Amino acid sequence: MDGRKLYGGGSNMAVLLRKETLPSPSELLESFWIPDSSTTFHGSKSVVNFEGVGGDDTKDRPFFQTLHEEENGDEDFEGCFHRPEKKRRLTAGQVQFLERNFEVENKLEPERKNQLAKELGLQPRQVAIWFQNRRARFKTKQLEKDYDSLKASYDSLKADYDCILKEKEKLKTELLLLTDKALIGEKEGEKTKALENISPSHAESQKAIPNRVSEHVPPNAPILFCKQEDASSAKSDVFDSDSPLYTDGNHSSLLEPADSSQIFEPDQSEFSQDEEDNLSKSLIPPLCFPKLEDCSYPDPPANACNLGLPAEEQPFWFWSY
DNA sequence: ATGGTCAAACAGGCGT
DNA sequence: ACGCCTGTTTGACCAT
Repeated sequence: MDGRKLYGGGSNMAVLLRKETLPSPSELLESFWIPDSSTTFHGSKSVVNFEGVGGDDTKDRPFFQTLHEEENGDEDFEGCFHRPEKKRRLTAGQVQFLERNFEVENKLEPERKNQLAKELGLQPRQVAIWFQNRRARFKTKQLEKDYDSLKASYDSLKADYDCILKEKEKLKTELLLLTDKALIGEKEGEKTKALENISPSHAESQKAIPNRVSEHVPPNAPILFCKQEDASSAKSDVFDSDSPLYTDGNHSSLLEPADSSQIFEPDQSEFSQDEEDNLSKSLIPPLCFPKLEDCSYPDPPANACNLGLPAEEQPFWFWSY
């Protein structure tokens, strides 16, 4: 089944000629359409038609044509031969008339539909379909507008976000510099102190203690600090408990280096992932992990600051809820 | 001639 | 039953 109806019931539309080349809608409507609801395009019959004739004779023909004998001929012809009527565009005048009505009210009560159809010389169904399509087009445009405005606000937010990220990076670098300075100063102080107070043999062994945590550090060593080897990495941001920069008052300084807030800070991943991802990440409330200090470590391992694994190798469950 | 775009018309699903 | 919405088909029109 073709499923297509011969629209227009044959009569009015059949009179419309093939091509439509019309003056601009404004010209047309200024001349022919008076936005007074009482005004109709009535000719000798109450149903009028727009002559959608194209070609070069456009200027000469009348805009409206009353329906007289023309009504019948084509209908009979089509009735006999079942020739599907060619689809015709509405004339500019018809469209403008419909547009104005659409502006007034974009829905169509049956009475109004019939009235419009009558005034335009169209089938009520055509009017209904036009309104349907018009609503769909309107909606599409509205969606486009909404998209544009949303995109604009997204872009602006993202610009802010990027700005903040840069600022954060800057501050982080500053912090690392200061931390290094503080550590170096502290180390120097300890060295001189030790040299003054202990025997030479002791001093020798002191020298052998490396800067960073090693397996040789006794389990109950009072000082545990992990010096970052790579200043660009924040994953082992753990400070000496004596460091003035170690300000986390909520956590025990001893063996707290595995502090989840350090390990899970999305810093390092932030810059390797998609930006959209970052933005959404930043909107997600921070994860809450159980404090590691709740786990009992009677004799904390010397490498506790990374739980025995480099952060890259921390088990994945660590990141999950 | 061809491909793209727009609008008229249709089909099916859904809410009232 | 009716109208609306959404997606699709189809034809007119235009640019190349």
